[in-house]
Amino acid sequence: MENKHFIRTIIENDLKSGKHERPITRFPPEPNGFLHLGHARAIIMNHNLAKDYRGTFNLRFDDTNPLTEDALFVEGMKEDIAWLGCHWDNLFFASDYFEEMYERAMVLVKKGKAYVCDLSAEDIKATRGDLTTPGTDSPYRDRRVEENIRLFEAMRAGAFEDGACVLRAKIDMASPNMNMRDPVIYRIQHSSHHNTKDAWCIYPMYDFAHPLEDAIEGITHSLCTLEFEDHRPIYDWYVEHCEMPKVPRQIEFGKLIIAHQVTGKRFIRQLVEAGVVDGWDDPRLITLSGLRRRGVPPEAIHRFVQALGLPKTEGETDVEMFNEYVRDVMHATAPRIHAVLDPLKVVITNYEGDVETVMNAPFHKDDETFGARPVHFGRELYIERSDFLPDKPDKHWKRLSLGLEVRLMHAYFIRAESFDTDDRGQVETVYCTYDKRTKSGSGFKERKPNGTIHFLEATSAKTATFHLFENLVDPDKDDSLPLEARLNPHSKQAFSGFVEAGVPFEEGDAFQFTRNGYFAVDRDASEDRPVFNRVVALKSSFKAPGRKKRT
RNA sequence: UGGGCUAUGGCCAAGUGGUUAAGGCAUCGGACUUUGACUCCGACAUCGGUGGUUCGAAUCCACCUAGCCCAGCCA
Repeated sequence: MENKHFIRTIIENDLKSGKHERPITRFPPEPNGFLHLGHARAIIMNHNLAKDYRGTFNLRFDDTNPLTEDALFVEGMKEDIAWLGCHWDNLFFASDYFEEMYERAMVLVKKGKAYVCDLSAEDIKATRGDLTTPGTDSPYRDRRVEENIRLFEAMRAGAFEDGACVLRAKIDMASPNMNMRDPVIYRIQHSSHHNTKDAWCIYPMYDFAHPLEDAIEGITHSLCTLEFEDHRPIYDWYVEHCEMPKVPRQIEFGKLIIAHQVTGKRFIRQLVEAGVVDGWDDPRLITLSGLRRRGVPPEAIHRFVQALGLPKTEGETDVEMFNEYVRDVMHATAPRIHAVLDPLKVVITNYEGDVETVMNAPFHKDDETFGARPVHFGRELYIERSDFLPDKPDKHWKRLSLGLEVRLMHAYFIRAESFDTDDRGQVETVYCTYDKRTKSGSGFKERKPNGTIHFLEATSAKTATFHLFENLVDPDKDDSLPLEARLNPHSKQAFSGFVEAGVPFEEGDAFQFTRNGYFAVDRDASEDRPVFNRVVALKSSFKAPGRKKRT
């Protein structure tokens, strides 16, 4: 169950005191990029808070800057949020409120709380002061109200060039909070907006627009991240002085940061352009679309986010914690089948006759509703190359070696007798004998095998491609190095191997390939050659021979 | 050096004056095992520091230290 975080407490108190009957929350992304796992916290929390207290959850695109926004991003974000299962009660755009925002700004102008300032951007910066020294008043600060009205109307009407002037709030140039030093309300920007096209040439700034958007929608609890904490005074100032009938409350929480992951837009764009990743939905990225393509179940994201709660601290969470929730969900939902990623041929020298069906093996040992599928056995098999070593390296080795017997899962015990190598000395074929009496399900107990490995009968196996992923960024490299110097060259590995035939593979279908991990069918798969992405590996306490560390 | 915020084990995170200081991840033992998986047992912190208030403090006060955010006509 989710931690009862401080925001729940606030909402419950507001409900109890009668301040609000129902909470109204919103997720307000700017449509200028992609959503990633970090955003999932905000999406899910806003969504669940509304749902749990029978309130309303709005999806609102905060599209107040036509220079960086695009309708394409709107569609992408809607798709990602819907995939997460966070269904919004209302879909809004900040740009739908442009007229009301303008009128509210005019209220400020008429009250003498805002003025048109002709200072250049550089001069505004120069007169703002800095962290320790107060700013100085603009020479335009005391313009008459009538003149401000006329000028602001002219701004809207397109009388001025970009940057010629701005509308500013008249607050306090000496405030220790930089946000209160006569912040800009409207800037002139002659450019086409994805939604309002050319209707406007002035656009409101975030600090002014956001509280009004919240107030207009009647948002009760406006959640945002910590860096907006010192914007709260300006948020409240605009709600009050613009005379908004409804008063939303801004509450800040900590961002969800996953250690050693790439989320920066510019950097991802570079990686895409350089061909390092396949796109914003590359399975190595923790963008929501990347996670979806990799095959991560949305349920895992929900559980992860809820386990973390909504703290006011900002830490870096280890991806392993996320991976554990992915395994958790897939453990329960993924059918088990066999796949050999890196095949090594095995010949059963004492096997005579045709391929046989050994048994019907369950798709899920703990849940018979998954059903079963036939397992084939024959003279030629494939096992995982890493499951054979000529000489048993140490007492922990639970796989195949010369003279040792292992169980082939759902089939027989086999004993390795000899092997061939190719001209490079690499093992080519392992010759084994099998013992008919050890058939799976027979209850044979006379000998204990040296472990259990998975396999595929050669003639019935289906060829397939497997993608294995590691962190895009090498976590062991010094964090002070630039990201490009920390890229992991092995972040994606492709294997050509085999998978059980007879199971249909459709895009997105997820499986556990026994002993190899959880995999999902990639969209690039074709009828005769499926492509699988490894969603997450199985946990393993296997210690590679000669090593102390687990791998 | 101005303002805002944060500080609980390797990583997250509960805890709001009296608890053996939850839980998850990771790690280390061990049991079980037709997945070295799962499951199951067990190990693993005195709460940034110092001083105070109190019968009693991670929880209250003071001071200190460390980290994060703020000087876009971005959001």
